[in-house]
Amino acid sequence: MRRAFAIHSPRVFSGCQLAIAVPIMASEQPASKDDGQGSGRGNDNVSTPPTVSAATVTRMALYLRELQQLHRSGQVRIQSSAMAKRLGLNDSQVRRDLSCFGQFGQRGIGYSIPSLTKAIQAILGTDRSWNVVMIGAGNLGRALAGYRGFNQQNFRLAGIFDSDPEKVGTMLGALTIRSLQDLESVVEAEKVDLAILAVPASSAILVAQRLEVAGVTGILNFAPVTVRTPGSGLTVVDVDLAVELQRLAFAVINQKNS
Amino acid sequence: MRRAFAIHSPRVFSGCQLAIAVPIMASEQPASKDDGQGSGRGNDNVSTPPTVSAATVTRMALYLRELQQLHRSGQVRIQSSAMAKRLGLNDSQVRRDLSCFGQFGQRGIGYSIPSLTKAIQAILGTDRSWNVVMIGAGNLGRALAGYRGFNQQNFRLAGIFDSDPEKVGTMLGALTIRSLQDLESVVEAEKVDLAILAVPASSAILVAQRLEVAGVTGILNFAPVTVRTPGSGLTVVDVDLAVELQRLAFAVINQKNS
DNA sequence: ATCGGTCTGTTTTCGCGATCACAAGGGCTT
DNA sequence: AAGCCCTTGTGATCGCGAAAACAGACCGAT
Repeated sequence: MRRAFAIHSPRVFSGCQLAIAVPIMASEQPASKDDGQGSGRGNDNVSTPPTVSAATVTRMALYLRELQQLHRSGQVRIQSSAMAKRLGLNDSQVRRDLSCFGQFGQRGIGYSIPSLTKAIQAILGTDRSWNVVMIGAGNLGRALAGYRGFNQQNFRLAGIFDSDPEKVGTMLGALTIRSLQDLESVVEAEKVDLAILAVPASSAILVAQRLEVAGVTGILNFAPVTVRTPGSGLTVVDVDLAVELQRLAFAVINQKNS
Repeated sequence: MRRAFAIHSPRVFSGCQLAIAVPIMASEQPASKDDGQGSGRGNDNVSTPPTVSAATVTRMALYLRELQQLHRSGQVRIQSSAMAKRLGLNDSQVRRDLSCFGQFGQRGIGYSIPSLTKAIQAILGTDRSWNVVMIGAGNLGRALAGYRGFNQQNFRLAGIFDSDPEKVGTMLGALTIRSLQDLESVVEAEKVDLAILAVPASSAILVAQRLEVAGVTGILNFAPVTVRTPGSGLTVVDVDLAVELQRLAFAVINQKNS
């Protein structure tokens, strides 16, 4: 049977298979009426229910990326419409996303690039440094370890691990590859927050469990398996390169050549 | 000004940014009986609007991944509920996703793993081989070129390019790195469909334009810039590793430890 | 052969994300 | 100072994706 499909969601963004398992707390603001930013508008009393979708978070990161690029090119202000155009979005969505977190713009003017940059960094948590370990020093692990973008966004690589005795002890960039046995001790000593999992699928789940027990709170998972365990506090973001290519192939096949 | 956030959308698999709005067709089920059992319901003639969301496509790729793993472990059947559990989804969503493309299951039984695998491959287009070129032979490009998963899913690497004369002519896996100047000729000669863009942000847009002109229809973009041009038929899927880490950081900060 | 159990396919309902539209605020010009 | 223009922030609306609920098909047991 032949069937016709239609993809909608014209420009949804992003990322991929995130799996935040969390509705999250709004455990805050019990007493004080919301931070307030002045008293301009009064209606904050009704406990504005500020929820943030995963899609919004992804877009925030993209806004940050664009802002940094604009900053390098010397610009100091930008409007929601211009930002929207850069990313192929609706301008009102840009404003809406930002307004989830506060009021950063100036009416009639736009947004100050430096201050909005700082604000988004604070929202995403990249205003402080994160300690990250890399597990797996194969092709992908080595590539990621050499990736400049991580350091630029305040992610500090605190250790690289591999189970292959051949690799252990060799240098990779400024770091020595360590044995997987040392994982727990390093995580504790270096106060590691996040891990990048670049090991084969067969060992990914086991390593993830060890990471969680060791105290890591977030994993960026490149292994093509489901690593997330339902009841845990562990947060996982998945990136599967084969999945991305398949998405691309589907999109190409079903593309509209208007 | 601090504020409390709440993430909802518990497990969104966020989509991507393809911007297609397209009717399509998939062939399947040879000359089957009626589609629409007579006129009982009638209104199927009114062009049932079967739309497929980008999120569904991503999940299809994940279903395929799980199916292949199950197949390797010797299993031959699976139910929607078991699949859902594996991926942390709702079982009804699994059935709904699949039903967008046809009827693959057997009531009371479940889905045959081999036949569903074939069906999803056909849907995603990976039942045939895709010719892919890699642009950029830096850390990331080399890692990706060595990634087994691509070949396993019927993506064939037809060429690797770099602009650095030092690299041109050296081997990478089974391929010789070629000059970017040869891009157009190779794309044509090898009938290349897709490109993986692993070049610095500064040259990404230019290369993307060349790729489009050369006839490539899809780009998997790792450069941290927006490469998609609005009016073109080019399809782009973006993967930005820094963005993924930022999403992770945000999720960790706003995580609910129930 | 019938009945009950099971699991798919589909309809219905619900809730949220995206868009629209407009009110509010600030600067610039005259 | 007043009016105009520009852009943000947000209430309102729409549409779609996800979950729930149900109907239909297939198997096995008795």
